Amino acid sequence: MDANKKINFFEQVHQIVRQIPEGRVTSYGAIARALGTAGSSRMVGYAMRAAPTANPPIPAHRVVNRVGMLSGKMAFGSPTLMQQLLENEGVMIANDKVVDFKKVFWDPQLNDDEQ
DNA sequence: GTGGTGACGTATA
DNA sequence: GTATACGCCACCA
Repeated sequence: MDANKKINFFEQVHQIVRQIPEGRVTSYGAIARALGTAGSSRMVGYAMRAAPTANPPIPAHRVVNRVGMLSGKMAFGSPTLMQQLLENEGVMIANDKVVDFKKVFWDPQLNDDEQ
């Protein structure tokens, strides 16, 4: 069924986000590239918006934009919830941005062993 | 079926 | 280096 393929897209994004290790974050573009939909980073963000509706819910707070800014913090119900969750995992946040984003960045295209 | 919107990213001026 | 424009394509009205 063609309709299944659309659902697969969301599932793919959810699967990758679920693979993000604790204390690590990734960017929408990186996920988009891992899915082969490079350039359509917006669709990744759209899929993340459905994160709380997914089952089981996915750690969408580990996904930030290219500059490490918590662009989707508003989607958590509280503009500080995303920051709190990240800080709880050891990720420091400053001015709604990830500190040492380069260090905590996790590439979905790499294997966990590589990390 | 059509139009508008959007948790972004890249290109160009 | 900063500012603005455009594209990407799935979802909602």
